[in-house]
Amino acid sequence: MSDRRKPFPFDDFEPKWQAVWEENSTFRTPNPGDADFDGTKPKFYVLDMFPYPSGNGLHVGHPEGYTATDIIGRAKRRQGHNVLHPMGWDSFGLPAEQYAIKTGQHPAITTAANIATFKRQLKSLGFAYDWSREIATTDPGYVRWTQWIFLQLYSSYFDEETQKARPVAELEAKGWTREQIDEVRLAFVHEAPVNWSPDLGTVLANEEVEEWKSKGHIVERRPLRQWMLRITKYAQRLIDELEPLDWPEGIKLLQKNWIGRSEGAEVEFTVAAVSNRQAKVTVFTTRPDTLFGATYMVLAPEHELVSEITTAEQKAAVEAYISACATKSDMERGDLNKDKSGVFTGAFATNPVNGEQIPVWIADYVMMGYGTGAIMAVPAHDERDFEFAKKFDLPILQVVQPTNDSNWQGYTDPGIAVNSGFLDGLPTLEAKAKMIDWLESNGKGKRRIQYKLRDWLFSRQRYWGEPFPLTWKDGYHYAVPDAELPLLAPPLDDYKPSGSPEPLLSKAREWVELPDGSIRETNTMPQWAGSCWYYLRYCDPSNSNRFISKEAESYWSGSSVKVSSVQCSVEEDSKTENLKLNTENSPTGMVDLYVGGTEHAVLHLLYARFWHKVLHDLGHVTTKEPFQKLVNQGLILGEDGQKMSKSRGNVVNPDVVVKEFGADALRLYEMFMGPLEQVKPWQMKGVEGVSRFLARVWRIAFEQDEAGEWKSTGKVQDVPCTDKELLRVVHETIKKVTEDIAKLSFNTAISQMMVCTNAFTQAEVVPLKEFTLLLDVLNPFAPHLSEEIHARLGGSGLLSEKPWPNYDEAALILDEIEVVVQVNGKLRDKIRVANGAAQADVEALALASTKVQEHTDGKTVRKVIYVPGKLVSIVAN
RNA sequence: GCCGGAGUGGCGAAAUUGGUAGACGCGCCUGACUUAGGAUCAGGAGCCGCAAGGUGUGCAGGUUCGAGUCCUGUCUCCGGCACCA
Repeated sequence: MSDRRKPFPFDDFEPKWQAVWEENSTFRTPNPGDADFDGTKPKFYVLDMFPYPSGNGLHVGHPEGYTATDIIGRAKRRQGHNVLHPMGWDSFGLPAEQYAIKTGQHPAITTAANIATFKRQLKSLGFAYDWSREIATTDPGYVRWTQWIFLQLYSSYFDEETQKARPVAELEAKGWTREQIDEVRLAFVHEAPVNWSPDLGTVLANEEVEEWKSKGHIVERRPLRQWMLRITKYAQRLIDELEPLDWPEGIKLLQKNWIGRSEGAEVEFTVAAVSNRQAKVTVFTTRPDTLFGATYMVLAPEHELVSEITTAEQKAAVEAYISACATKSDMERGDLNKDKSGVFTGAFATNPVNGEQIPVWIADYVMMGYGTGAIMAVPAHDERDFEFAKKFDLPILQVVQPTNDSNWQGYTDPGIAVNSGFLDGLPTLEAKAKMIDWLESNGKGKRRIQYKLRDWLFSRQRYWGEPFPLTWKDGYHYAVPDAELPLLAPPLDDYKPSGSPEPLLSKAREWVELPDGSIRETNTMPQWAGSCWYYLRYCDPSNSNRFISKEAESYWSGSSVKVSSVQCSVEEDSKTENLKLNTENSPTGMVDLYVGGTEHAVLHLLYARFWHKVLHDLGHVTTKEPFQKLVNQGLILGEDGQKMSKSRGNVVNPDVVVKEFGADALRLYEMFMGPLEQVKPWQMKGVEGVSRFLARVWRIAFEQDEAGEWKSTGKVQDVPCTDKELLRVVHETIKKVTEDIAKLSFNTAISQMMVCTNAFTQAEVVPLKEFTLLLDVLNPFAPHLSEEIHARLGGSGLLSEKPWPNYDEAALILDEIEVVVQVNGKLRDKIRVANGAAQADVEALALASTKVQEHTDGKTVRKVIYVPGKLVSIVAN
């Protein structure tokens, strides 16, 4: 392939146009306050999930989403929008640090080199990013504000009444003590069993454990003091405020399930403790209606009351069981799904509703992290309790009558209460309500909503992350003053983890120990911190006074536009009220379109929403949600239909594709493969196909002479288009491409441009005006090629800056149309009629068709259905 | 197990409110130009059949003049969650 002739000289003009765009700052987006800012234009904020700049460089999955957003951004810009389409780097992260451990080289050096590679590769694809807004989460100017936002969380609490974050200063003013305030901060210290990885030298969030385990790292449970973020306070809002967002329903559901809301009740049981005291054990249940059927109780092995209630006879067995569980991770506990294990504590609890004495067991199928870490077991109507009861021969008592003929044993669906005293005869839903009322009025329990979502474990013991801007003195923590931010980590001689949970930064004694005797917090933030708010920083990337200016925030949120549109439409007072309410509750995502992979469906997208809501509550941002519309691009598989991976050897390097076929061909192929959201395999032959298409467009205008120079074909001429059919195809193409871009249906837009190109190829003469219209709509897809042809044909200015064309409605109308004729539902003939022909004429023509008559012969025509311009359906028998 | 998504040619895929199934591209076949063709251009093709014709959107039913599209049941594949009480 060394000297293979290029089908068109992309290797020559692609770098050329990239340089032209860069020199002219073609894609620079002015901000409010800039001299060239035009506030009358609507804003459009289109965002890519920024990459982690790994040492491997770009893979073909990256340009899939990036090309999609680039096409939309380029089209929107030409349609008169101020388009914000930025790019940056999620540049903290473990690989750079792992490399530092091996080589002793500071991670910043590796990171900078990787960013340079990514940037070169992205630029080679001609993306219309505003590179003046480039950010990296590792930049000191960025870290500063990540730390500032953390301090906002640290100095806030969640006000239950308004369901909003408020500054803790308000509590101080009310006379709260330091200890009380530390209990409610959104960022707080907590000692809890965490996922500790000795070989990574850090703890991990629950959500991250799987990922690192699959990479062969060890993760174990151990109790440690850690910084947590109180995301659970936002559980309900994170569910409710998801509703109006324009996200795929599947992703919304994934988040809802992750948050995992359940309605139920807590019920208090009394347990006789060894010391003859009465211990209270609270359980959470979603089925308070089955309380009469609770035949035993189970505590999590880690439950605080276990040692207190265990009898002397059972002590040894209980302790053995607990220590066996401690060595098991959550995962292993889950793996043993089917095989239940547990030990009797020797204690008995009193069922509050009927005074029955029920045995108290401990078992690892009850987890400490959810609900109260204790359950009432109703084996008749819960699968897990049922299995456990069978295994340990515990009583199974029916309290729900199935509504169908299923066996009541293990029946978990709603039914009718039986053997349940005052609940007897009530359907499950009503029985639940009645039982909760009874519990509340008797002081034995209360209504409760429980979420699966846990608070976010926010500290890491790594080096390559944002240090917490906090100091400690006399057992209290203090915020580092804003003026001292960013607080950067000092370089270390040695980045190796110690194997103990002591953070790496504690090695830097001089940095840790402050003159006044206080010491620095040595934990660092997880990689998520930087990606939680980067979309805000793009709006005002170099502001050194605020994380985002009020003006930039307001403009890029679309707030200014919304206010004026409301004012225009207000007429009556009552309406004003409604409109205000609607504005308050209206979809309020800041980013108009966010494109990225599904792997971030819960983590990044949940964390970013949480931070955004805190910033919103504190008055720093006007929108409630960060991302209005979300689209997940589908994974690109290798040519073998398998996930791309080095070990399989099926990875496609975009650099190779660009070298051989050009950036436009790569862009076009990625969009032509199929729907954006779909998982689809790579086919190099397909790249060749779209490359051929681009070459056909090129060859309409140019051909190669003997010397290999590209010369005009003379086919494109500045003459009026006399071919009505050709004109129709061109305008159809403008219409379809415009609509398809808006629908993100890029593959069909491309196929229409292929149809149009084929029509031009077959034409004797190609009118310049119409050919330029094709280039116009091809431009966002293949910006280099379209720009080059446009320039060579004498077009003025940059095509990338030209207003988007409109199609001519009149050109779409056909003189004659084809109408399909069906007899008894089967296609029998096609007839050509004048466009707009009267129904009676078309029907008569259809009935007169010989092919139709062959099938109606000897039958009576019962009915004739006419779909204007489409078909005639004849019913005959 | 639970929750999502998807099943259409040899392959990637198209198909307004139900209205010509397979657009567009890959691969394949034929022809033209050519020393050559892995370039380009013109044409062909779902499947069965020489043809007329029949048949066809995972499978089985249903509604309808008409179903890839709507309804009922069922199978398979992919993704996520997974003892959440």
